[in-house]
Amino acid sequence: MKPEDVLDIAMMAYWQEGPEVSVNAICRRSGVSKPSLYREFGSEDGLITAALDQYAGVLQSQLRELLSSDQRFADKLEVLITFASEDPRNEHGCLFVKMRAARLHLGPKTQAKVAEIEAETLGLYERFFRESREKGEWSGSIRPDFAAQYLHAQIGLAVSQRALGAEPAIVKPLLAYALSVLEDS
Amino acid sequence: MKPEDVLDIAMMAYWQEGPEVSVNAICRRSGVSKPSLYREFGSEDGLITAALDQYAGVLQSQLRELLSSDQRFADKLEVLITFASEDPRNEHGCLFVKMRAARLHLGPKTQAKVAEIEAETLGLYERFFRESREKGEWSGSIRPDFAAQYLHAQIGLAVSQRALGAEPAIVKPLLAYALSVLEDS
DNA sequence: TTAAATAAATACCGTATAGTATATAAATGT
DNA sequence: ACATTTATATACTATACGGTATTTATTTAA
Repeated sequence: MKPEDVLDIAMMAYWQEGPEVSVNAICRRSGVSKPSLYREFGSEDGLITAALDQYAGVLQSQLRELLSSDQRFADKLEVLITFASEDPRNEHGCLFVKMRAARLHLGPKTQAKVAEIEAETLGLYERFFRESREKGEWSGSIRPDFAAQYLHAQIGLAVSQRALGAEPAIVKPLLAYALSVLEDS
Repeated sequence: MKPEDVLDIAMMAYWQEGPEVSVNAICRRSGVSKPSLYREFGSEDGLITAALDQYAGVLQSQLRELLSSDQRFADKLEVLITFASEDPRNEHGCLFVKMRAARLHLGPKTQAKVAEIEAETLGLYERFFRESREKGEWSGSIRPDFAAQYLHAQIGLAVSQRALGAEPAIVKPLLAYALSVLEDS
């Protein structure tokens, strides 16, 4: 197995089973020796950080693409709702949300990466609300930064519920109900 | 140190630091020997279950008391919002929420206890909404069981945010905003 | 006061962890 | 073809885990 596959295997393992998956297990599954892994990532903290970075990179680019598309405000919200509650890739939750929840037990690099991703994501959401208001597509009376925090929290809640085994048919109406306050106000 | 203190020490440790606190650490802190602890609780699973049961017992009785009081619907909601977002006891989150999030890594007794607490709590909330509607204090158009799930999820979200270090001044308006859909509809 | 029963504490088991030093194989330069 | 360097893999630390067998101390009974 190739060294470039190690990151993918580690990411999937952390994603589906949480960050308590051991380095030994990742070496075993990827067929890469422990010294090779440590030569490439330096430490468990480095490996987890790299896995989280790769995960967030894909997700953030998709989010950026959606939010900057020419769809209308309500349609973008609908896409987000469907993604969080129905996308099969979120069947076992979100790697970022899991890392954030366990961050006190993780290394300093991982903690810094979590904070970085959090700030970037909130920035994307805030700009989304600001621009939607300027375009007249969103008439909400709350501040864009508050709306961003709210949206971020509710999406995180939805993927957490899926990680706990809740069905999309349960999660989706709950998330839609929570986000309904954003539209009519 | 007395054996009856072990449960309290274990409960506080799990509450503040999560269920990955080791049996060894709890023995060390409580001054109780490992064989004594195993004679009383049988296993780590038994100890965690007992700690969770004690925690939930206190919380559920308080919740029952509040929901069956003679306060009005909106006032009860306000008490719940303040409790989840401002009570110093929730400064490091909620033991039940932490156990539920980590339940895949916990023993069978603990998993069963988590499911039991979840069902009981949802039942309390559902009755709260049903009776409030009958009394004419709640005019929401959604079903009581859906409202119960929503309220339960939002309160869990709020205490999770506090466990992540969010300030009450941030958590409270977010929770109030989320629960505002319950009132005016 | 001595003997039997009961409790608790020390010391241990097998296993797994993160991380590394040493030995082995492969590839490169000459 | 041989010598030197580079990368890999095996084998090993030291530590901590959940759980228990054996020994020690304490209490009860006679």
